[in-house]
Amino acid sequence: MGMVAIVDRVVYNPLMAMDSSKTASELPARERILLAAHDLFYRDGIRATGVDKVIAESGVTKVTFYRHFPSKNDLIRAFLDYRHRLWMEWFADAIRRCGGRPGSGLSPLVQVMEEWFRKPIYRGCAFINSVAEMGGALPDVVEICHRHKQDMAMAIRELLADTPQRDALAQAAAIAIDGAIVRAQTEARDADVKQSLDSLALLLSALQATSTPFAEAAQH
Amino acid sequence: MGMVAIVDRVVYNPLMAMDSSKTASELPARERILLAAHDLFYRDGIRATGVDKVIAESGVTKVTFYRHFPSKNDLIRAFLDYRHRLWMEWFADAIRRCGGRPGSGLSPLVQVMEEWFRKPIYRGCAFINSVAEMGGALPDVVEICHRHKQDMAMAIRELLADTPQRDALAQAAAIAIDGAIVRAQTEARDADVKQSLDSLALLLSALQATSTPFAEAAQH
DNA sequence: GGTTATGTAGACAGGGTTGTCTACATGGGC
DNA sequence: GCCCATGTAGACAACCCTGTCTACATAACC
Repeated sequence: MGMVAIVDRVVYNPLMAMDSSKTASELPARERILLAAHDLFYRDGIRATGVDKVIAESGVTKVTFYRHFPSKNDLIRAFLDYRHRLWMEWFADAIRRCGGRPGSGLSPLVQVMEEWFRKPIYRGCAFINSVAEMGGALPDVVEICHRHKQDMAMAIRELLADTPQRDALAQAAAIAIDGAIVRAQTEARDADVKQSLDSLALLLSALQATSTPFAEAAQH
Repeated sequence: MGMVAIVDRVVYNPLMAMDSSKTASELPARERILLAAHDLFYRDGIRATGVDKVIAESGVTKVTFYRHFPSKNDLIRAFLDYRHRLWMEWFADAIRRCGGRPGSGLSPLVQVMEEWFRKPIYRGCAFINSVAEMGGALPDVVEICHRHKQDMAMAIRELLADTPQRDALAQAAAIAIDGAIVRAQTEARDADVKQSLDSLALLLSALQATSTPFAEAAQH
């Protein structure tokens, strides 16, 4: 009977184009909280977002919220786990869509990153941002971020041929990507974003050229 | 007559080894505030640090503080300007000490970064961190960070020969460095830090190899 | 000698934060 | 038939935050 002043919302991986769409209000409370927390934490930052705002946005009550997440820190950890699943899913899919295959090389990654950087709500890497905000106060965040970056490097590794430098190349490519991610965050959108992408393209092709200095020439 | 419970402190560029040493309490109030804000903002983050803490640490009173910085946002901007001067000064000096000269190439940068990463109070790049924390709420921060990164790229450019790709290489090197900076921040210190540095070395040498693919071979 | 910049001590307002508490409703599993 | 997990509504305590305020001290400069 009470007024429902909550903006309803279609549920999908906000990084993907669209998929399993359900209305937010028919999801179990825990999912709704996580969904709202994800949007707010990613957009405004973790410290800037009070639990009250998450509660209002998810349309649950305080008791319900605190039954699922006894403290805000628990919510932060759950948010990062959720984000990790979402992002890795999107990343693997985007790589495939951009022509990435086992052994296909690093070049598809530029297009993958471009897709992300141009999203309207791009605010950089949630994990890097969380470490910057909470690293000192909540060391778990640093460790979660570390694992996330390792998983990202593993996904990149798949694109590389099985040479002795495979792991080193994957790590280096991952670091180049992190650089482009933070750089794209300070660029005043769309026109400028091209610059980080050009630099990333240069770095990735240079990286690959060193690993196959003669193979390339031999192809002619 | 009142008790002075403030820990006194020697004043120097916290990024440099040591230099003009003055005792903090004999500096004018504005400097003391800026000094305290720098330490606290960099260590704990901007949002985590209240003005009360800055006031207590700098040993001034509230009125004095607010006469110099009418709002916390003013202090944040001043902190970033201060940090920029400090960091650029250290960077130029470290490059020189590591053998960087006009046209000497990018390789000294690895050692420069190692020096920074291994400092006991390393907490990543103050500008990247500030954007992550405040980018949404205080757009000035994004712009200040952008300028800082441009200045960093200009300093790197000095190391490169005057070829057509000079600017592109400097930008790409700057992005590789940013990647290493954020990566070093999530590594559990000292042992792990080596990994970001190895990746950075790989990226920078690959970058330079593409610009001089035949010159290297011709040296033999 | 008078004005102005700079300093000090600490109370206070107004708002936002996290987290607790009481009291009640509903529906599925044992 | 009963229990318990899950849900709802909203008051409340305790704390921290930014920013303002009164009232006074000191030293430089014109």
